[in-house]
Amino acid sequence: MSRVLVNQMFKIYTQNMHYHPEAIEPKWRQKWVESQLYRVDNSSDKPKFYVLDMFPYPSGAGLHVGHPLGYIASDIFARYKRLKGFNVLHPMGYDAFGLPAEQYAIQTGVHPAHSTDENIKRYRQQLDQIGFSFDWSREVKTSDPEYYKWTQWIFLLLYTHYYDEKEHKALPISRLEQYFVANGNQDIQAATTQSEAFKASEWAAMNRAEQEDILMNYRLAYRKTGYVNWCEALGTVLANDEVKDGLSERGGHPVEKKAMMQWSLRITAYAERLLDDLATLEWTDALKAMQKNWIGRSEGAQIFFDLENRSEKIEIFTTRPDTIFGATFMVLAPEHALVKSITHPDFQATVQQYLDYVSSRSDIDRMSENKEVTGAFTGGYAIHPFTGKRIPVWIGEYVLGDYGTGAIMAVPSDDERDRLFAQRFGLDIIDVVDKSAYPGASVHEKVGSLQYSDFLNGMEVKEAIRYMLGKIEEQRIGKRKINYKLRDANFSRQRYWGEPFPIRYDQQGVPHPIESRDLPLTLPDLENFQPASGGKSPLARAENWVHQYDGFALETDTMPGFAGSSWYFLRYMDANNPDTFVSKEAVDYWQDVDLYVGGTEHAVGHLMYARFWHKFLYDLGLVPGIEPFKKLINQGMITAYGYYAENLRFHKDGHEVVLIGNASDVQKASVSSTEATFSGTGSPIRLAYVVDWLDGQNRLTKEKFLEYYTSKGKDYNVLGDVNKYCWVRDEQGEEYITVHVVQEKMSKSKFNVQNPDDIVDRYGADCFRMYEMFLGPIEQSKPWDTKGIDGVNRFLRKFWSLFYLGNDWSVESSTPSPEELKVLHTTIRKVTEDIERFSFNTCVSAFMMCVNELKRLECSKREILEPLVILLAPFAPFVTEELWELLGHTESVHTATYPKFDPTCLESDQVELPVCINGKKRDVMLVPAKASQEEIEGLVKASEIVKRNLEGKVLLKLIYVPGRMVNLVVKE
RNA sequence: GCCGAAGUGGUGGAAUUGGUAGACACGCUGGACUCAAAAUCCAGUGCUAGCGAUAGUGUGCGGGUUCGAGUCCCGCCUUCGGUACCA
Repeated sequence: MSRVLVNQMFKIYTQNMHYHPEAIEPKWRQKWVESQLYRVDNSSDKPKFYVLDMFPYPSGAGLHVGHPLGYIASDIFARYKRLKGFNVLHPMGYDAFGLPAEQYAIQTGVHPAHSTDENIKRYRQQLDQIGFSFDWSREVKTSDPEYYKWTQWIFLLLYTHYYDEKEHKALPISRLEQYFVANGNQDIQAATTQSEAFKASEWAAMNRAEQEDILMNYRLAYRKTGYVNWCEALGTVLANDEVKDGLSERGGHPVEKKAMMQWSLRITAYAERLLDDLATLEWTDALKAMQKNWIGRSEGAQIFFDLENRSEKIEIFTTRPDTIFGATFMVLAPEHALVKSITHPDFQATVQQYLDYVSSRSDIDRMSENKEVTGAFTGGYAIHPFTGKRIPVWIGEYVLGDYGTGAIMAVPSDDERDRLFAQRFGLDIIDVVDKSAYPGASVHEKVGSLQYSDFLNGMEVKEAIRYMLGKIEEQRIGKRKINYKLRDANFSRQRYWGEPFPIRYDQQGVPHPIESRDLPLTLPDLENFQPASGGKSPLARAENWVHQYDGFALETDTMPGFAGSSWYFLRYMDANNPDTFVSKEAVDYWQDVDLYVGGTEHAVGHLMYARFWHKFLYDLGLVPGIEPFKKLINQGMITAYGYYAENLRFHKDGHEVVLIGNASDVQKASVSSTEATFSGTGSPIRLAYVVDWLDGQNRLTKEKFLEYYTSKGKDYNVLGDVNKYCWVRDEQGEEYITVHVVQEKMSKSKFNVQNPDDIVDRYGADCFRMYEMFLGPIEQSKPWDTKGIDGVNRFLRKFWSLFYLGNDWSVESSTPSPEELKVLHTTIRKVTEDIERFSFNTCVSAFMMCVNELKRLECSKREILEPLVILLAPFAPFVTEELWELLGHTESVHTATYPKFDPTCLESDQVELPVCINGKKRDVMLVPAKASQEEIEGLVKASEIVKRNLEGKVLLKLIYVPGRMVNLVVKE
């Protein structure tokens, strides 16, 4: 008989006596599907609870061990809440539109819809393995026309509304039109990009196209020509939060500023509410701070400066109106509208030269260089509103076109950048703030007293600001203003795989919404996904599609990734409703997300946009609450160890190239073509899983390297021809390279992706779930390591063995002892408290302690084990379900009632009391629990150890903290 | 630079409100079982000195408050995350 067969038979024979996840788990996986155990109703007598995970983008690499970390935590919480008697909504879906699928389509010709569906299938399999309690009947997929129909519908709502700053809410654009007819745009308080004023008569005189142009400047979804982040490699523009350090977040390609006509969302209209309502949320301070910074509110004044010999004015924004007497020049952003008109003919050439220089620079140039001060004089002058002096107007790169008004009054004494500019170009500096009373105060701190400032002299900065704000308004040269760093969100992508805009243009190029009864406007089938000419989306090539409406052309750009994810949490409430995006009954019942779990990488992007859309929908009366996500937990990233060769030399084409430096230097090293080149793409010199071959100093010797290479290196094909390496030699003649160990993101390109499948195959889903939780606090980032998994596996087997003594079912029904009850109720309390504060790692510890204790007590009593099975069910849903059935139950353990904590079980006659002398623990005494302070003092003083420690010393004081400890204060 | 989080044994981490530092687990050491190995079980394990009871020392560094500090305060250092000419 073969060995395998013997093992098989042994397994079958011992089926129940030993813990066999590979038998239990598939069985329950199937049964749960059959019984629709996790299906949720939209009506119930129970209180509601909504637990949501950030839905994944289904990438080709499959789910890695980092994804489920948050899903497991939220699943435990959802299951816990269900046991506690809540009706829990816990859905899952896919953020299915996105660049990678389209890039893949360009390379391979596989349609994104097809590859996305394949990836989703794989994700679903992996998710099912782990035993999540998702209600899959509510699955959403953002690329499904039945879903994006409603994304388009919400877009049209944004298009047909403007933001009224008097009523602080979005209102129909038709109301604005009525206002224009009656009053023009005089005194309208609305969020707008319209700068020119017009009267009712002027409005009446405009043709429809001109009126549409103006209305566009008020719509919440609007078109404008602006400087956008253009990414040549991806052939599309990107939103600010999709750009990191001048490179695209996806793919790391360079990004440049380019003027383009684009759709935008007027998120800035909601800046104040997005900021203020943060206070109502249970988010971490770190996350709130990120959002606050991104919104970037600053209070100050808008001031108009007259120009010499011209009718226009320069509008500036400043937070320091008190320093206005120190304003010795002005600086405009290079793209400022007035640059052309203000430039004096004599300076035309130098200004143009400077503009050319600026446009030649990419974002990355601007950021990476050590801030060289550049600028040019326009030859124009402004008039100082208080002194009447002429002050020169410059242009300079350091003034940003899209912040504030794109122009500043420069106060070189109190602004670091203005001072550098003044020094570089020899401009006047008047030191208007005397900071001598505040030694150590930095330039930008708002302290000191004013000098050389006429009527402000002697005032403290704070007082002077207040005074000046009044003065500016009184003299009608400007007014108080609040400015936000937040920019309107670029909403156009020149890509195929996204939601088409439900917009068609007439022959004059005026946009018209597509009737909502015609939605969804679906994507055409394409075979070639390359961008069309002129930086256009591949959709532009689908002629029939573009011209499907007579006399109109469809918009060919598509919406960005954050469109679909800005409202998906609402769709889950009523996922299959064909008539509306979410029914009123559903949203009134589920309200908002009670617990949202996801990564910090979405701290500003997704979370900001989703809050914005939600507030907009609230204004329209479509959702009941002002915020979508009440409580938010950020799970940490699970990283992988990366190993990089630190000072590796290698030969190429007869040359020896020596690379010395840290790992990132080596990564970036590009060797000039005359000497040698890296084969391939210049990727980092990675050594996959080399850790077992390193010596204590992170050195890899040649001998070990060859051993490593033979066994592993070829699998990963990252090293190239091993004969091309040569080695650093130490004094003993040993050849080696130094390996730099880093923690890094898991990604397909780094060969470091760890899939959960292998772990689940080997140890079972319960073990995988508990191990991921056991790794540490949920918010913390940590490298993946399977070192400790045996501990969890042992725990599960030990737990199982409480039910089986040897080969026999050992559960018996005798009455538990007080000690056994104490173990149980200690665990109930600890686990319940810890789940409530999302400390799942300590829950696992508590279960381990509990089982260790019960094992020691040889306890197999039903009254102890039954509640314990329920308590463990959220963590290990499979094994608990099996044991629950073995205990004789016919209903699922996941519909059981959570065990009740009984504090009387923890009471005992004797308590341990630590005795400290001068804060150091010297003894632990067993004392009666109800002893008075006097009795305790007597007992403590009678202790041999205390007596010995008190010899020759004076007892000054005895501190007794009831139930905690005793401290004796003693002196020589 | 600014904002935020964190620094605890060989390792992951625990200590919830200022009250026994190192729970729980991994690893390691020794032992039991075994022809042997795996698995399992038992004991030990911060560091230093000591056969030992025990003593000293110990939560990134330097100070402080307190009967008592990983926890609070002041000043630094390091790591990670965010942000970067935001007027």
